[in-house]
Amino acid sequence: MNEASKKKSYHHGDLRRAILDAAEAELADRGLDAFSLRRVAARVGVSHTAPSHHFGDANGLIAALAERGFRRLLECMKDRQQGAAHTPYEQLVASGLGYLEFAQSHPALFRLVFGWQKGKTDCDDVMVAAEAAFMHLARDVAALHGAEPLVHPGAREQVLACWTRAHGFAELMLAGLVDLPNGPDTSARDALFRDVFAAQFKPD
Amino acid sequence: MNEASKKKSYHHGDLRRAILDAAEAELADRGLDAFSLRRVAARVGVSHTAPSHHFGDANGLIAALAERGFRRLLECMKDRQQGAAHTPYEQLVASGLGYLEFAQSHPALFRLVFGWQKGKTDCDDVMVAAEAAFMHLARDVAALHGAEPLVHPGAREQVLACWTRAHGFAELMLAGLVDLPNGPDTSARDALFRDVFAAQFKPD
DNA sequence: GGCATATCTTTCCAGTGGCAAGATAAAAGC
DNA sequence: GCTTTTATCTTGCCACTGGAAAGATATGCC
Repeated sequence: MNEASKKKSYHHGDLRRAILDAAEAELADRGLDAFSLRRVAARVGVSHTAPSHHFGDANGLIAALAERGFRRLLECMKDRQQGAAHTPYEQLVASGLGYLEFAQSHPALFRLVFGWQKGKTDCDDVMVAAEAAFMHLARDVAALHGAEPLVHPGAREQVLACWTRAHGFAELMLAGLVDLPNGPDTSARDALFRDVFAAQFKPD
Repeated sequence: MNEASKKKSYHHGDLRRAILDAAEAELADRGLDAFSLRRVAARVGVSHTAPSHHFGDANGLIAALAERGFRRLLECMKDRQQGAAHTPYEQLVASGLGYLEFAQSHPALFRLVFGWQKGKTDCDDVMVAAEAAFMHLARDVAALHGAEPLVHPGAREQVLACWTRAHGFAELMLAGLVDLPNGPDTSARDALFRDVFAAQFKPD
């Protein structure tokens, strides 16, 4: 199916991907609240019930977006790590910074990914993608300890500690509760995250 | 206006509060996605446009719920602190545990509170309530250092470090990404949070 | 060619939030 | 007391939403 025949053809040929792309764009443009199946379908130039065949219902489309979002999140983390020093700690911090970068450049998608309620539809694919992101973090933490991921005592707590810090920072940032200069310069954000990540509280 | 005449009376008398209560109950029952002005109004036994006079539009009602949510969150933190040891660190941890307790017992309200986008409507009241919760945390952190809140160097980072940990934990927990036994027993959750909160990563 | 299947459209429906106009009660002026 | 103003709530309408049902069209298989 070539480009020219797309509009004439009754069958789209790659509608699933086209709808996912349109949904992601629509999400970025108008946010999750204003998200509408009909708008997405119109964007592709297709009837509003066309998506149902590929995604079941609206929840199915959301779930597919969530799965995609998890994968993009993982990519963001990896990208940031490539430009970072190759020490275990710097790699771990870079993961967190990639996490923030994803949240800030795709806020609506980020919220969809984690706002998505487990148990609504079949979430197997989503959970697989989530697990992949989790395991990536687990490996980073393990590298810091020079141990196998998730086997040495306290590993789970360490991974969660890392994840919760990055995630909490990202959420509060998106909620507008972290005072940061808004603009293309993200150095203040990154510096603040480094401090917040490393901060510790001594028990009395 | 007594209880008996409520149904007969054309004017409700305390509709604003009644709608807020109904909205909160509806939120807890059916979640944010299925939230509907008409359902809330029906719950109170009033026409679906009645709320608009008190809250402007649906966003106004959401904002009012968010403000209430912030106050409830603060109450949860304070409640938990009352039952905790009166050392600065234990008080700080108790704040975090109260945070988790609120998130878990009012998941939809918790998400609404932080999912609520700054800038949609006039958010002054909401931001005041948010600030109050933030300042509470700031005082707890300051007590740990024996210093004035938000003046000693690094105070902002310390407060944020505390907040992001509690918030990140809460969000991941609600997303079903933290493996915890589900049931009335919250001791596992609390213990895990203690470890996660105290965990530290040493730079190389 | 002919049949089965996958894909997409059309047509309907109940439900949603907001607007405008009207109804009713309470308060204020005299 | 009586009228007028104001606050509060209702009714009726509108455009929009997601889903179900049934029909149309293309594709693949024989």
